[in-house]
Formats: sequence, structure tokens, C-alpha cells
Amino acid sequence: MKHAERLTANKLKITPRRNEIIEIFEKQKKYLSSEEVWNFLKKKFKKCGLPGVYRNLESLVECGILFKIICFNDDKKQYGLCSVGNEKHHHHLICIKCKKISAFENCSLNDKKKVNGYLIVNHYSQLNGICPECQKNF
Amino acid sequence: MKHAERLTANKLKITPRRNEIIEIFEKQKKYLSSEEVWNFLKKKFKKCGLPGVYRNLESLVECGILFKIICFNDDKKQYGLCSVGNEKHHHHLICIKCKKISAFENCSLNDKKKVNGYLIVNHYSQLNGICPECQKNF
DNA sequence: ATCGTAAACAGAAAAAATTTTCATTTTATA
DNA sequence: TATAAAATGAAAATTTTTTCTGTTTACGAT
Repeated sequence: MKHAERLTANKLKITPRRNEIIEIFEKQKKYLSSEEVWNFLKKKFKKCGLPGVYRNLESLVECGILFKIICFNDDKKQYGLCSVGNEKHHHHLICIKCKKISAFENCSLNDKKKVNGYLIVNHYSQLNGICPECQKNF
Repeated sequence: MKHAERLTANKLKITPRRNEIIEIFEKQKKYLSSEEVWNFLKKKFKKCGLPGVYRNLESLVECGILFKIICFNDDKKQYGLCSVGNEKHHHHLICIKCKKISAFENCSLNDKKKVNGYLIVNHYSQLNGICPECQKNF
């Protein structure tokens, strides 16, 4: 599913800001903070408020184009491009050195199952590691 | 390992605030936002600032007494009491209705050393569901 | 047990990050 | 085009973190 389809399927409009945000993530190939996205965006759009950036990042997460990094130490929220989309169940693997993102599809957890008597609705996972390139360089 | 030991092992001091925060979580038996903790805490301590609450919640997470809820929708940060401690590898299962917390120890990701060529450093997981009691009531 | 000290803790105020509100503009579609 | 829904920036509000300064805790030496 293409990005534009994904937007319209979620009643989100295709705007220059959104196209540019997606392009930024495609070029950078790593996860970015809201402020980093804003800095890139300001190069293209003079008038460009931070609230709009936050709103767009959230919208893009809602429709599955971006995802939020599970991040407990950083003071800013971090977002990444979801290359798999939400067709397949998967999680993300991130490099703690260079912030590169990789998909991880071998997840053994099934929603709709029961665990400890709980009816599972959904689950989150994230693997943090060091990518092959960074293993060489450090 | 007792809470007091856990604090001193991490060079954290045992203070009335911290004892009370731990007690609040033990009594409430569910996850709480920083502001909810503050509201409970103010009943015991007249002078009690919100920054101190945030600092203590973070400290208690660092030493493994509390943990942070992976929470993408709520506007406030949420914390829960970690009943297992960090002796055993485990994750948490939370009830999306009543906020109750349960531990989940059958994690298959634990033994993974390399995934997609990445050297795995750590990982986060959280299961969201509906607990047995809430299944009856809704 | 009591005192002295250094490290850790705490509140207040300020700063930073994020979200909401509101009025205006842009987009998609008829 | 005309219209309704969605998106936007600016300003304000809210949440979270940091800084600064005074206080408390842990612990060793009396």
C-alpha cells in the first residue's frame, strides 16, 4: 500500500507538509525526533510551526506510515518510518548507535490469545541493538 | 530483594517521599500517572512539589521498583509497581480497563543474541489486554 | 549513642517539550 | 466552482525537566 493510499484510507489529506515529512524519513533512513523533523521541514517551508509537526507525526503514526520509538531515556519523542506498513504483524529493531531501523517479523506473541487469564488486545515490542555497520566501526 | 535494599544498592537514599510513593502503588494495585501519584502524595506531605515526584518516579524506575508503562495514547506518563523486580527477565501485562498489572515471564526474545545481523542489547515488550475481572464486568 | 560530613534529595522558579484552542486556509469531492 | 472536512500557525495551556539553593540522609569518627 502506497503512502498516499494509506493517508486517504484514513481520511487524512495529502498535503505538502506530509509529503515532505515522509520524504525526510525516506532520505534520512533513521529515526528522528520531532525537533529534527521540524528543522528539516523549515528548510522547505518558511512558515512552519512546531505544533503542526507534532500533529502530522501523530497522524502519520495513526495511519501506519510512521511509528513511535519506545524510548525511555531520551527527552524528546522519536519517530521512524515503518517500511513494512501494517499489512504484516511486525516489530522494529533499532540501532542504538546510528538510529537505523530494521523490521522484525518473527514475533511469537499472538493477540486475541489469553495470557494469565487476560484477553490480549495488542502488544508492543522493540529490539535495541547494534547494526552490522556499527559493529565494524566501534 | 526488598525495596529498601534495592534503593541502597543503587545509591539511592530511603526517604519518606519514596516510602510513601511505593506504598501508594502497593495500595492502588494499578498503574498511575505522575499527577495521580502527586495527588496521593500531597495528602501526606503539605510541601510537595511535582518536580520531586517526577524525579522520584524516575529514580524508582532506575532501581527496578517501578517501571514505565509503554503508552502511546495517554497524554501523561504512567508508572507501575514491578512485583517481580529485576531478578528474572519478564515483561508486563496491563489491563486496559482497570489498569491492573500482571507479570509475563515467557518471553521468547530474551535468548536472541543476533537478529537481522544486529547485536541485540535489550528489548521492551508490553501486553495490553482485559483482565479476568473486567471480562466479567463488561 | 551522638556528631560531622559528603552525597543525595527537595521545593521554587524557570526552561523546555508537547498539546490544545481558535481563526483562517487548503484539500478533496460533488 | 462550491462545499464540507481537514489542516494550519499563532497563542495559550499543559506536561515534564532543569537549575539553583537549602535540607535531609547515610555513615564514619568520635
